[in-house]
Amino acid sequence: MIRDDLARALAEAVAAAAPALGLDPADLPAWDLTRPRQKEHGDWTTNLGLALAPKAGRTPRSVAEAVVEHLRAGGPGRDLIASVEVAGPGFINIHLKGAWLHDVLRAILERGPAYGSREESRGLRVQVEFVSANPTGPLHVGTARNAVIGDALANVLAADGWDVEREYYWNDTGTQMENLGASIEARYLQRLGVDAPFPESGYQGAYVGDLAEEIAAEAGERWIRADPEERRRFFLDEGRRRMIANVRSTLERFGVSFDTWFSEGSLGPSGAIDAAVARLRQAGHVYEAEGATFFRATAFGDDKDRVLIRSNGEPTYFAKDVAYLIDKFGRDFDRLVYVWGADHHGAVARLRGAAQALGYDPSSVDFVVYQLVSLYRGGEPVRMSKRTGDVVTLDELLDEVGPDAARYTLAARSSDSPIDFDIEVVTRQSMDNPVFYVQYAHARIASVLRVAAERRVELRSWTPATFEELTEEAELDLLRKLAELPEVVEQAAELSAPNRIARFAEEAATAFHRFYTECRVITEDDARTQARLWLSAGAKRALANALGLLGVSAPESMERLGGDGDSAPDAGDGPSTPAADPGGD
RNA sequence: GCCCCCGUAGCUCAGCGGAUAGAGCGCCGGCCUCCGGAGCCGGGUGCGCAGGUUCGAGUCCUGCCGGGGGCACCA
Repeated sequence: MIRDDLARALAEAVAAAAPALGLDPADLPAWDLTRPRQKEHGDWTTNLGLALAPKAGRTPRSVAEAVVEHLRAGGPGRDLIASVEVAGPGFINIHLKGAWLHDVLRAILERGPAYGSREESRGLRVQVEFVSANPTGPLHVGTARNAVIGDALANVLAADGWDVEREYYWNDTGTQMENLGASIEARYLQRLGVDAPFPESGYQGAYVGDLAEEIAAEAGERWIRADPEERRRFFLDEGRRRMIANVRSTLERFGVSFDTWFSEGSLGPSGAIDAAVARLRQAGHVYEAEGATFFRATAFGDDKDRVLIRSNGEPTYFAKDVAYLIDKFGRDFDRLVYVWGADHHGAVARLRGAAQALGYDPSSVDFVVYQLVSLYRGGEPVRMSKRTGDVVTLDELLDEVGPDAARYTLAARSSDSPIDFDIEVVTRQSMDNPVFYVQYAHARIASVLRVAAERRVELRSWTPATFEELTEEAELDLLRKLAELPEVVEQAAELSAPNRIARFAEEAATAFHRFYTECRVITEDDARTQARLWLSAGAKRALANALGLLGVSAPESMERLGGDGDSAPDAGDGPSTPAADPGGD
């Protein structure tokens, strides 16, 4: 990448200038090489003059001048530089030769679906565990945000060279599952005319009745007079089995897949929980009090010590978490990522503490904590009550808004920002909803390429000389924007912030629209037509790659909106071309 | 009370310590003989308040105010 070449050239110039500046080349303050906000400040800018000045005991500008002199003297990597100047308080602004932008297009076309990704693997494994909703009910919007963040982050990490594994953890044992089983059992009996009491804290949702209905249809009345213990067991197992299937089918529909489905039930029988407690005890961080077993979490920055084994002998959820953590580390990951809703953030400190107590490197465990989602419809809050089962399920949401709009809306915002998800707004195909703006840009490009083909404008294979036609400001601005994708991916991975990809996609779409408005693609000028067609193809590729990272489709065409643009034709049946399909172009 | 997140334009939000803080929506005015007008161009002194660190703070630290979430031998 060009940035690396520049950084190297600058580092060499700094090293060369160091003696004269009275600096030790082996002990220099850190400096940055970034893209300036203002185009006039060049293609790249560095603050090294400002950064090194205090240590050199000279003014930032004079330090910058000294380094620039060595930079101008030449050396490897300098052939890209058109001009260098010291500006403002001491920045070094670097203007590159126009050719570098042509190289960007070349890189996009050569790398295709891989453009934006690192060329070399890091050789490191990361596990992203996400969703992990209890199989006691259907997925809802909150878990949808988790699914989108986790999935997009996994994509981004993969693009950043990590070997990624996606995992879903089923909380498929314990009182909540028994509760679900008992709830279905009661509904089953009631459905068949038996006067059965509904559990005190049972699940009221309609899906419980639906499951009971299904089971009744298949098994008939034979469980009415069955042995109570056997019947309890049956409904527990059936409930678990069917809810897991339900959740998996919703995720599939949402375009989210996992490499590993990890059952909590597999921890207990293997003795992993006892082993986990024993390991913490061995490390000296466990004590008994009031009949329970505690982890000294306060020794690791938590508010209070945490119970591992309750006084009734049952392990807590936390104990299982620790056992699961040990299991994960046992699988040789270099890094673990947890995607948790803000309602769980309180559990971060204890789990990180446990990791530390067990001797693991706590910095290899990342928690992506996202703020919660509130549902609205036309500005009115949609009431959600777990108790009454009055929730909007993810399936229902997908029926209304479709996966693309839902995914984009949930992925585009910073995880630190709460989301008011207004079904009406997200369904509307307008700029309230940028997903259509970006998809439209992609479809528009596809259309141009189609028109070119229809008019028998042959798109010939390019050579570097093809791109020399690209000299208009709008063309170069588009290329400048497209050039950012690799850096954006890198940042998104580093900061666990996949929303940056959405931001890029919108900016790239804008840059294309501007280019399209100002530059006619298909003209009588053959050389120019070739260059602009290839530029369009490159923009299409970059947009598709960005959308693909978000798990949003990049349509070849979209339904035209009629007349006044107010009619919003069925969003659910929108574009369905899978963006991630690497086959294209 | 303690912990976490947030407070940026009328609204929704983006901005990993850098120069003149951006985008969409809404509002006003322009732009189609021609490749998709779901588009483009123009119109803008807004970083909650007060201190501090720094050559430089929307960004880091402290306090305050306001909003959301969490503080179980629940999952």
